[in-house]
Amino acid sequence: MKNTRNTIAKSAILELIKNSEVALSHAEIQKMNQELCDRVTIYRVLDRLVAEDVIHKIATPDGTIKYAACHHHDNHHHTHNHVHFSCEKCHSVTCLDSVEPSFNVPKNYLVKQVNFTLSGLCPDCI
Amino acid sequence: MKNTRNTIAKSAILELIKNSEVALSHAEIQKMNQELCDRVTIYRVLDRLVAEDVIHKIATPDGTIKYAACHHHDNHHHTHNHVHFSCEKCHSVTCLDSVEPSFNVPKNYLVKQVNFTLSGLCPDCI
DNA sequence: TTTTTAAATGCAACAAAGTTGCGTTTTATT
DNA sequence: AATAAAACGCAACTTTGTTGCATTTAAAAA
Repeated sequence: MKNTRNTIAKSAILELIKNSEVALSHAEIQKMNQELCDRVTIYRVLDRLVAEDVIHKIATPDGTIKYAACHHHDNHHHTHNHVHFSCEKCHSVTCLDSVEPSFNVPKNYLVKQVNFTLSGLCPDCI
Repeated sequence: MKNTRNTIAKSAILELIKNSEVALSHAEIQKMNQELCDRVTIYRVLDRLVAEDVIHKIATPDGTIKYAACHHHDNHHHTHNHVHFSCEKCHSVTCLDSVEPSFNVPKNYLVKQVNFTLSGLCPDCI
């Protein structure tokens, strides 16, 4: 992991993501913090936070990339292989840490990551 | 379902998708058939084919939208709730129709679709 | 504390991806 | 063959993401 500094923009963006119940897209972060920093800086900060393993990327079923804080469980060991829920009405994306899918790994494939997204209506939109 | 016509572009694009082992993106379809039709027409044809339930959309972990032909199993009943594999090396996306994941649906959420993508190395890249 | 230097930023300029409006062409029904 | 709506091409536009470079800033070294 390369050296990466703490800056105002980085701290502010991380706080937004940590304080959010749902995963946030670049566009949403930009709207939430108009004056903070340049559009390009948001892209770069997000890339850094992902590289540092502080947040993780989620692709919604419509291809939008959203970011959520990583929850480090047990002893320094955590995984991004948890389930996400994408609401088709309000477009919110939530991490469902409790849900653990099981499946049979197909032969000849080397599975490194799983990306499991349920979609439908979230509790607020039901 | 609204009335939708058969055109040269629609047939050609559907053939490309049907004949492909892997799911195709708009950009890939465009490259494969330079002279056939306009960029915009490809977007519109893909939307139509999805609406007709002839192909389905898949969002890869990096947010790229790909399209694959629908396999109608049993009696006219089919689901898109199958597993996809996304190769991180060659970026191919394959439908793994045989893999059936199981999971416990969280309370308060209405699940309408599941989108399960495994990623890693495909048989060709292993 | 001051100096230093590489990381981080802002800005401008691109590139890529997707959308919309509109006049023209084409499908398929009458 | 006539017709009406669907589909098309093209141009223009918006959105999204990237790159280069000069300037600023964080944090380590002097």
